[in-house]
Amino acid sequence: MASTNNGVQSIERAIAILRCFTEAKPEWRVTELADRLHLHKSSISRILATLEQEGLVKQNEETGKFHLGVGLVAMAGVALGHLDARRVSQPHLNSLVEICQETVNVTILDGNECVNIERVASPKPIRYVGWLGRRTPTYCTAAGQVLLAYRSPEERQALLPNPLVVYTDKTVVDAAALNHLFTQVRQQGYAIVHEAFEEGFSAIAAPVHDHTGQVIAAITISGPTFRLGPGQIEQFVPPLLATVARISADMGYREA
Amino acid sequence: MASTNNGVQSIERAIAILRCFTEAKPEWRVTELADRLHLHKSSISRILATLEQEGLVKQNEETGKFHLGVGLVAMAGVALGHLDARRVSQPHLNSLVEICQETVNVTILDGNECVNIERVASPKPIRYVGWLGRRTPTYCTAAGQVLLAYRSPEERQALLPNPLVVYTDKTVVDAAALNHLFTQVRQQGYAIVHEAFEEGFSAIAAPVHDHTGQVIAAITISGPTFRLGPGQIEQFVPPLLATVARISADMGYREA
DNA sequence: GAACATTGTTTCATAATACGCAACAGATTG
DNA sequence: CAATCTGTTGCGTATTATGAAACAATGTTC
Repeated sequence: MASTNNGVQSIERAIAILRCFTEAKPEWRVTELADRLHLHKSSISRILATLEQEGLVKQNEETGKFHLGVGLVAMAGVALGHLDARRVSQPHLNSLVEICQETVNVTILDGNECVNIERVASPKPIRYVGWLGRRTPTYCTAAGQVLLAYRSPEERQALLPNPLVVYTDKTVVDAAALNHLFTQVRQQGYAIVHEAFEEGFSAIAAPVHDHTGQVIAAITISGPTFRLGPGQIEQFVPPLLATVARISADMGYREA
Repeated sequence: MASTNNGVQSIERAIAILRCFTEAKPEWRVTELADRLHLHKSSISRILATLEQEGLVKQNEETGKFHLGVGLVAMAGVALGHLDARRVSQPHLNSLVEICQETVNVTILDGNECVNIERVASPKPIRYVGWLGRRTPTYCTAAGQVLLAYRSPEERQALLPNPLVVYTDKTVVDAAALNHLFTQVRQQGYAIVHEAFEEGFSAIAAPVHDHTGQVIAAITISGPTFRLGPGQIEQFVPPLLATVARISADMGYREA
């Protein structure tokens, strides 16, 4: 675990531990983390003890496994409160959910990934995938395509992972095809993606602009493909575009 | 900054820094944090640089001030996903909001404070106070009173801060009066609080029980006192009690 | 505009802290 | 029951994080 930066190593190690906890693997043993991070288990144990004392992780006494703790939620709440895109979008989201009866998200770029910073859930029963805080790739999600489409080609290239991962048989990884998609997004003002990241899920997203004209967030309507497949999801274009226009105006955007 | 525990000191310092960022003061300067935490500013600067490199804080380049970063949101999303009370409650919350047209929260105890772990927003315009991740005291909030009421007197005593802070002229801090309130909560099965924590805000809360019978969360309907004052908020008792009964049943609770 | 104050960052020497090792106690497995 | 696995703890010491000082940039005051 060589640190190529001049950060405080033990803090970096703590954060690396926290980062191991994911949706896919929310619980870890000391020894698993030690293997994964190539650190001695006594170091892991000590770091976890510190994190637990501060409420950032919690140990299941029966199993000995650790999971992330509620202390993180309180901090994240403050972080979320600082996001203009979230604050300005919120008053508009309920009416969009009323209209479309599907889940709506606000998504921003963090590094080269998308992060969901708000979610208003569909009233309909469905397995939920757009949870708050979830990180997703850019090129194969509707929100991500919107967030990339309005960037310069150089910026876009820098933001795309290399190699591009194929998630489903609908994932587009061909550079020319992707560029065509981005052009289409800019022309239409929205992106539609069917099952390119997760099978059985579809989404439509449109951009929120701030007062400088930059695209700072995407508003997404998403749900199961059996409800939002081709020919069905298009009905949401008008209310989605109207919503992002209102949010963008509230952000101080003036269309040229 | 003497650590009375045997944690990793530099990690503790990083967390202490993160904890300074609150709703009341979401931005800090290096020198402010140094003063607040009695650490040298060069230590603060270095720790913040490490946290920034990992996305947990972000510096405003124009002002030089730091605020919490989106990296925390992603971690908190995983933490939230691990909370049974949140997961089990979610399918029930939209219909409760439909009925009451006010904001609904799921709240749990963390240490001796309440933390909101879910929120479905009211469709009505109002200044929002029950944000996700927000920490609030127990004794003067509806959720907190519910979460305390079903504890043993010893546990309750240990969970109450000393001294009890007075937030408004409606805050009850007299021990006998508080105990009377807790008894009332247990008899009624819900708590109603008008302006005891924040002027102009009222809330009603009821308990969610798990399969062992323990109260593990409170479901709260809250809003402005002008809409939910005495004589008005009582209309929400039946739907609230029905909702917590359903959630508790889903948690495996069987009423004695 | 000059002088001063404030800010956040960087360098450096060194002391303190975090480290890995080893031991331990308890739980699990075959 | 023995072997293995687990997470924790004590220990010596080398590595790391520290505080002081210097610095450059910005802001404030007269």
